[in-house]
This record gives sequence, structure tokens and C-alpha cells, in this order.
Amino acid sequence: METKQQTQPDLFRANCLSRQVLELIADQWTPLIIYALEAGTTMRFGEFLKRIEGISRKMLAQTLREMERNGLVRRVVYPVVPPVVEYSLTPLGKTLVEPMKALSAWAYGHLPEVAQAREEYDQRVHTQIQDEVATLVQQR
Amino acid sequence: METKQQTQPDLFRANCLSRQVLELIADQWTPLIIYALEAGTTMRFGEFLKRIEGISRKMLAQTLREMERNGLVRRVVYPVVPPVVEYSLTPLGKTLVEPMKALSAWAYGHLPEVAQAREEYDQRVHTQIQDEVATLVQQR
DNA sequence: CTGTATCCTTGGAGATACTG
DNA sequence: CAGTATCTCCAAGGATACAG
Repeated sequence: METKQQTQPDLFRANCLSRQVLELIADQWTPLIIYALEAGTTMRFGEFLKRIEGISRKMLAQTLREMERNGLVRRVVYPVVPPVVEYSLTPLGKTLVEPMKALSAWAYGHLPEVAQAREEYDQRVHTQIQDEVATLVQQR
Repeated sequence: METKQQTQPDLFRANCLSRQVLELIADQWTPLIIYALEAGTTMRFGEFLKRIEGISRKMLAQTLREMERNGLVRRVVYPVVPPVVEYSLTPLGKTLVEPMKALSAWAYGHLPEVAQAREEYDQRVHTQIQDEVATLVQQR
């Protein structure tokens, strides 16, 4: 049973298709897989496993399947033993490379600012707690 | 205790700072909050809750805090009763608007292709299963 | 109103062993 | 080699009630 979908894009609606697609590509692993296939290269299952640190067999298989289903990735099986399976970006998948790179470029480019903001925030919270403790002690 | 960080950006390493930052902005709610604040508007807690369908108090608070900590969002408290709290994008946060919009534009722009790819995939899987069943029946 | 604290549930994800 | 199946477990997240 399908949920009713609307035609206009309103990201703030839960059943907005754009939002759903967005969630598919904004997960933890999809970007990394896209980067790995970026240059039109093909990769095998085991290669991903070695390349992308921290990903498990399960998540890799899951993410690749979902990407294949959404038309981002092509999966080619060579019927040899032992089996060889190669993954590559589809033309559609390649159109996603640029936006994704823009995002990672942002991450890298603004790393210092983010790091500093964090430090300041944590510092603020820290002294704030100290102040509160001091106040409490004072009141006794 | 901090994990040791490297200086060059290698997204495929688990402790890559860029990757960590990327994960922070590639979650389910951060993009929606950014879109909501996009035009330099300010928003209150309750307004987010009404605007962003499906988000819970808990996730909203959590995400806003994290964004504040990372310097993306400014939180201003007006000491009145009942309290008023306004959220807006920081200059750093605003630099993220464009890349994010590019991503949602991609999602919207390629919606038909994704939808079609899904249908085809599901169809393929479906008939494949039917074939397998038929073969099994045949063999008896 | 803007949150936080608490409880509770579920399913997301790891580890392992197994199969084609 | 490339996965899948199974088990297990933790923690993300929802609902609710409460506090400042």
C-alpha cells in the first residue's frame, strides 16, 4: 500500500518525494561510495570493504543494493568461479558527483571554523556549569 | 581522550575530520533545518516543530544543539516569560545553504529517473523470484 | 514556551558462519 | 569471492511528564 504522494516539492512534508530521495543520498555511506567510484572507476565488493574504513559487509551490501535500486550504481556480475562483481556509477549516478563533491569541499574548507566553534561552545558550556556549581555552593 | 586525527583529508579513513563533519550535516534533519532558515529568517522552537513534519521534540532539540555547537546556528534567548528563543543561521551556516540547495535540487530534478529506476528494479526482482519459483515447481 | 529527564521500544547494525 | 542468514545487542529515537 503506497502512501499518497504530492506533486509539488515541499521538503517539509514527510511524504515529499524529494525529501525521501534526499534521505537516501544523505546517509553515512552513500557519499563515500560515490567518491570511491567518482572517476568512472569500477570497484569490486572486497575493494570497497578495504577502501572504506569502518563499513561492514552488511552495510556495504545494503547501501550498494539501495543505490542500484535507485539507479545510481550499475552492478555487473561475471559468471566465473570464484565470482567477480563490479560496481560503477551509472550516468545518473555521475550527475550526483558534483553536488556531493561540493558538500565534501565545504566540509574540508570550513573545517577550522567548525573546529573552533566547537571548542568555544564546549568551553562555554564548561564554564557555565562551573558557575552554576559555584552559585550552589555559595547559597549553602 | 581524543582519537588521533590526521591532517590530510582522506574521506575513506574513519577518523578523517572532513568525514566527521560531513556526517554531521548529512543526517536526516540538518538539511531541513537549514532550508527552513535559508532566507535569513529566524525561527522559534515551536515553529520548527510545526513546519518540519515528522520531527520530534527530542530530535529537534538534539539537532539544533549540535548545529549550534558546530557554529551553523545562532540561538538567542529573550528572558521574558514565557520564554522566547529564536534560531537563525550564522554566517558559517549560510555558506552551507548553496551546497545543500544543490543537493535538494538534484533530488527534485532527477526524481523521475530515480522513480523509474526503482520501478524497473523492483519489477526485475519480482519476475526473477517468479522464475525461480517456476523452476522449483518444474523440478518436482 | 522551550526545553530536559525518564522510560521504553524497536530496529539498526555488528559478528559470525554459512552458501552458490 | 560475494554475498546472505542468523543471532545478538546497543543505542537511536518516540512518548510522556515535568521544570524553569
